Amino acid sequence: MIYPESFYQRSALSVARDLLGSCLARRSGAGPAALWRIVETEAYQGPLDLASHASRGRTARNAPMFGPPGRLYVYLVYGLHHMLNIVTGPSGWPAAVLIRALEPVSKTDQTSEKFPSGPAKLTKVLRVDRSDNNLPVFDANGLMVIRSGARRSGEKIMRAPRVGVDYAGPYKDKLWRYYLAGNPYVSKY
DNA sequence: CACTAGATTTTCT
DNA sequence: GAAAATCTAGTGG
Repeated sequence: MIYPESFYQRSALSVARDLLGSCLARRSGAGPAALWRIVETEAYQGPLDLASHASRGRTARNAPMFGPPGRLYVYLVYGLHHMLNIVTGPSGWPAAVLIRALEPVSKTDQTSEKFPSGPAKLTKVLRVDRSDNNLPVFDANGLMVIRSGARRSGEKIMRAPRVGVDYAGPYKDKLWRYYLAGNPYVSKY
């Protein structure tokens, strides 16, 4: 089952937590969609969150965060890495969830060198770039989030400060990073 | 093992 | 001009 648009019309914190254990499906051309489990996320919430691009107002780059929920926000950091986010909350409220790490589910993807344990690595593996910007994740094409591969028994959700946002003042210590305890694909920090 | 430099676009100063 | 929601390869213990 694909999460409906309303799933994303909630706070980024709730969505970030609930996405853990869900699956990301990438359909490209013919053949079955490739599957990955989401094991690590971060929430970026509202105009006051100094770690969020939206804290400095709307720009051409961050415009998708101000739009309707359930769309992709893909941008480039450090001049070369694409970041994959899903917009959350109502239109006009800038918030998004950054997908930070995935666990391969499809057999073909487990065997290769593909270890999507980091936000830049996973966009490279999934071949996500800015042509995916603004695309919905609740349609049965392109990129989808599916409520399968739910959490296994004993898998606990952990919270931690977000990565790479030391400049964000009081917001740098918010526990808005979520991950599955002990999962080997969670990025190393 | 720990640490550092470099890649290089978007955005704001 | 500088710094950024990062990663890799390289150096040196």
